[in-house]
Amino acid sequence: MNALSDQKLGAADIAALVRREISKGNLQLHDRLPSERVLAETYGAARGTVRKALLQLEAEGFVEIRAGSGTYVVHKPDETAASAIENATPLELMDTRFALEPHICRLAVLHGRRADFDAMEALCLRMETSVDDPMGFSEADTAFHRALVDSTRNGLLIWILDQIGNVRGQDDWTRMRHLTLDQATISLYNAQHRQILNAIRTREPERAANIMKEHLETARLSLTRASAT
Amino acid sequence: MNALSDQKLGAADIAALVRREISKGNLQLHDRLPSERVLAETYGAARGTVRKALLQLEAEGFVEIRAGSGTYVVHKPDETAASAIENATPLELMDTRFALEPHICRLAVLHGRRADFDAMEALCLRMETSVDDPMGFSEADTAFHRALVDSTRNGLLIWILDQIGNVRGQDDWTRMRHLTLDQATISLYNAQHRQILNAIRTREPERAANIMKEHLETARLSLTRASAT
DNA sequence: TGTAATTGGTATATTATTGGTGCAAATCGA
DNA sequence: TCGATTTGCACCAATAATATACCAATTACA
Repeated sequence: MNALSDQKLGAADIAALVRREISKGNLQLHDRLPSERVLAETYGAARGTVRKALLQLEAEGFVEIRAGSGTYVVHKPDETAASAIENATPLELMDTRFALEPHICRLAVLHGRRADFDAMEALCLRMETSVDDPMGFSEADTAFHRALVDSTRNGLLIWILDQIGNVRGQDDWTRMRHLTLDQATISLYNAQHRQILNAIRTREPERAANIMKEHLETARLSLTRASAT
Repeated sequence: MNALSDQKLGAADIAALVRREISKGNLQLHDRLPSERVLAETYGAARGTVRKALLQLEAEGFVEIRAGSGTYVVHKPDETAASAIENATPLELMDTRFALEPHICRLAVLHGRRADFDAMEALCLRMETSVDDPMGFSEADTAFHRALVDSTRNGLLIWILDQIGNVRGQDDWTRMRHLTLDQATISLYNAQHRQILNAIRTREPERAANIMKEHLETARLSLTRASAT
């Protein structure tokens, strides 16, 4: 994979590899890593080299070396993940929603049940009675999109949407949206939500997906308008 | 799981396994785990070793050991962790890729640069010289899709694909794929990769997205075929 | 109720494994 | 060439793991 693929690995390289395994989560807290002798063989290095790497990692606080016992992980998996997701641009977020939500509509058609659609219906009603309450509308709007994902019964997608729903920047973005949400825009959103729900109910995956694209396009426009002011 | 997969299990390893069963929810609150003697046999270790593991878990507050009665779970399943991502079904994973990757092609057209495409080209070559090396092909294949996301310059999307690339169960899935990768399938994949790359180079977003859909459909077929055997 | 079976608790002697250390030869880069 | 690093090896001490045996608490069942 790297340029180092079959090169001889130095102590620093091995330390980096192990460090990455820990950050990535392949080696978790309390795990015992293979013995120095085994590591030496798997990395194609001498035991002394592996030892040097482990000592460095111990100094960095990634592992704890216990004589006669083994070397253990003392480090939580990296949380740069959180930073990656927290630093997401509103535009990156929009692009990601553009990727996910139309297809989620298709999956909702496939896997959604009556109860799911009824729940979404209720949220539509709540949104339609909130044309003059941007705050309340936005809450229901978030819940609607959440209910939509839930109806796919796809735990992975639900998790992903949940994650990007927690983007810190989105707070600002949502706040920004609130400022620009006039009654006309809300009404347009409501119509789109209705159309999406209806298309899902009548089992028209492509139509639902297309309306969702329109919907997102509308949202993107109001976003760029807002950031232009 | 670890590099220790088939090695003899130590106390720390057994503790880790049980701890994960609890976090994952397979062992729920108030459940009684098998007797020390049974655990010893199932893990292929001596009873003393299992005992040590259980004592450690008790110290950590995961279980409660009651003399003459048994060992009981005293811990809520971990909700914060990426348990959702670890339990993802191969089919859930496919659906998620169906959602993401076609649109990623479109974004690659918008944001990709020459260097990105050249890197993907190199990976295509590597794949085309690996028609009789399923292992090598799969590595290059993974790298290709990774390079594709990278070219979108969208940190959020890169992060998401990175996450679902680390799905534990995908190890099994990948292994399963390797078994079914005959030369004909690999050649088909290669042709599709080429077409995708060309469509991106010539700035045809929809065409790239459509070929990617075909590509994923092909992959889904070979997956369902594999799981049917 | 009372007995038998099961479970954890403990002790011990033995063996295997692990990290700790030092050192001389080989290798690599400047 | 010089210096640093890596290597390969031998040996030590600490710890873990095994295999057994027996005890005590609890449970299951007749």
